[in-house]
Amino acid sequence: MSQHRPTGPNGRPGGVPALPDLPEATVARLPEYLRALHHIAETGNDTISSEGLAAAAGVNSAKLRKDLSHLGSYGTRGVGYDVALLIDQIEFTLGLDQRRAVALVGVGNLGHALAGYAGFASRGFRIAALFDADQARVGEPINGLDVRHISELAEVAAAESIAIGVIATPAAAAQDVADALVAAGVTSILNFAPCVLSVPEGVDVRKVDLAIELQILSFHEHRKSALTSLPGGLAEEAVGT
Amino acid sequence: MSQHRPTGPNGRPGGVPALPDLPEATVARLPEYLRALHHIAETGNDTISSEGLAAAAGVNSAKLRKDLSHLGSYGTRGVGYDVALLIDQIEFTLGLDQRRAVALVGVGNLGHALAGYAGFASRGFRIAALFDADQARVGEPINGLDVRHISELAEVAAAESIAIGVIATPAAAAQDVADALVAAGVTSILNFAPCVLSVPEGVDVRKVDLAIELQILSFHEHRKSALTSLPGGLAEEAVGT
DNA sequence: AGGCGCTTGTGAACTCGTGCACAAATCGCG
DNA sequence: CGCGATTTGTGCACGAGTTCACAAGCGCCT
Ligand SMILES: NC(=O)c1ccc[n+]([C@@H]2O[C@H](COP(=O)([O-])OP(=O)(O)OC[C@H]3O[C@@H](n4cnc5c(N)ncnc54)[C@H](O)[C@@H]3O)[C@@H](O)[C@H]2O)c1
Ligand SMILES: NC(=O)c1ccc[n+]([C@@H]2O[C@H](COP(=O)([O-])OP(=O)(O)OC[C@H]3O[C@@H](n4cnc5c(N)ncnc54)[C@H](O)[C@@H]3O)[C@@H](O)[C@H]2O)c1
Repeated sequence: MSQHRPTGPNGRPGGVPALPDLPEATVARLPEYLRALHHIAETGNDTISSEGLAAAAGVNSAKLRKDLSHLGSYGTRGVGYDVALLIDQIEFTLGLDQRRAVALVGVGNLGHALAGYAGFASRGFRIAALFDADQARVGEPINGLDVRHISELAEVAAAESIAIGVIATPAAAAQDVADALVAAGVTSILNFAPCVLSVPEGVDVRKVDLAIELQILSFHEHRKSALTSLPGGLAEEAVGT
Repeated sequence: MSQHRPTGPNGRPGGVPALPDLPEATVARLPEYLRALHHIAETGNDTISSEGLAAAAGVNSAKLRKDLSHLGSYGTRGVGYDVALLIDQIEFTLGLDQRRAVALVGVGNLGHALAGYAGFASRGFRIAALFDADQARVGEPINGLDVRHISELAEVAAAESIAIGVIATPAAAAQDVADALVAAGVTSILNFAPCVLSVPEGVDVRKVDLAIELQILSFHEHRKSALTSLPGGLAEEAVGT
């Protein structure tokens, strides 16, 4: 699946991987398209129109077409997109043609839930190791993996070619953990701790902060309840993410 | 700017809630500023410059000043911002002056972690009720709250004035749960299930999808590893969130 | 073979967000 | 009391992202 472009009318030339330099906003939506496409594939459809896929992914169809056009021309006018082909293309673009190994650091409340999460495996990732600083947790088996001590991180990361790390420790420990991850060769970090991480250039960080999401919702609640006292009962749908 | 309230130097004008119609991007950053400010307040500082706060929140100082200017003029030139005052202003803007009640639906793997999460309470929210469809879970006490059956949702939501709902059920159940939440008067939903929700106008939905975050990181990994084969070893810091 | 309806791919206008750069404001000090 | 050091607030230009609208392309039906 990774590599089926024989230099067709739009296929990329010879051995060049062709990095189309996608807009960041497009990259952020590709996973949504991918999820929708898998869902559509399961229902037996083998082609889908931009309108249909856009609806399934919850976006505007023009935006979807423009996004997909950045990957190349994989649709057929008058027909739509070939579902299987498009899945392959998006997976290739996202680098999901190889199953990526992930290290999870901090096996507490949240870490346990993440470690047991099936959606990891089904969407292209493999939890390759669990780490914690608490000796009481080291050795505990979770979902077929034993928790290891954080001091083993560098060794294990190298052995398992881990390039992605997930931080689920308290905020106070997060920067230290990030430093350790970077030192171990990790170049992408997903941070659940509510704090800002500083990392060297070349390392990507994304964060997930539950409280921020709730506070954004709170803002809109605040706004809505203020609006109800005014005449024009305006309202908007789905807040941007 | 939109609305320079004439009353007091900082106090809000009499009665009028003053909705300055903040840019969505600004709203999304206010919680980060708030977190940084609380952190700064704990260290004993009572004023902070835009430069300092920007660094603590991980943003550009010009952006921070522009964001804050939308709330009104709460800084002092030559000095900086009064930390306590700014905290109050941001909390007011986000509607955190009242502690908002949240319903959590789906007390499984992830739901348990969320229910036990202290960051909820410390950042302006109160988990008012836990719901599940599984009778085996109903009655289970978690963190001082008993899990209730989903059929009680409407009743409890009304009694506790719940306007925000969190969905932590499997994706297959998420739309049904969303419908039930909306029917119970909830107007803001935070969705952890990997699926698109359709809700009536006036209801806000935000989603958190772990796999999407990882896939975005994967894309950048893919890109980075492709770049290493080329001469110009470009790299970028912190991927946008 | 040719025309017709459908759908993609994209140019162009527009909106939104960012960041520079600087004037205006404030404080502290001599 | 005025001056210089400092920091805010913002006008402006630029870039990113979104949406419209439509020509180009494709398959099907006659
Ligand atoms: N629980 C949630 O639902 C939730 C939701 C959103 C965000 N978070 C955030 O996720 C993080 C974890 O939350 P939690 O509820 O799981 O906390 P927790 O205290 O239950 O777990 C933290 C774990 O990290 C380990 N740890 C501490 N320091 C470490 C270090 N230096 N190296 C390795 N491991 C270390 C601890 O031993 C513990 O097992 C926190 O930052 C929290 O704010 C949690
Ligand atoms: N576990 C994770 O770390 C994680 C991470 C990201 C996303 N998610 C997503 O969060 C959701 C929950 O994950 P989980 O691991 O906790 O799953 P889970 O199966 O452990 O828990 C789901 C819970 O929802 C309950 N439920 C099912 N249908 C319901 C209904 N109609 N009304 C009320 N409750 C209902 C079930 O009884 C169960 O207790 C899933 O959509 C998953 O994809 C989980």
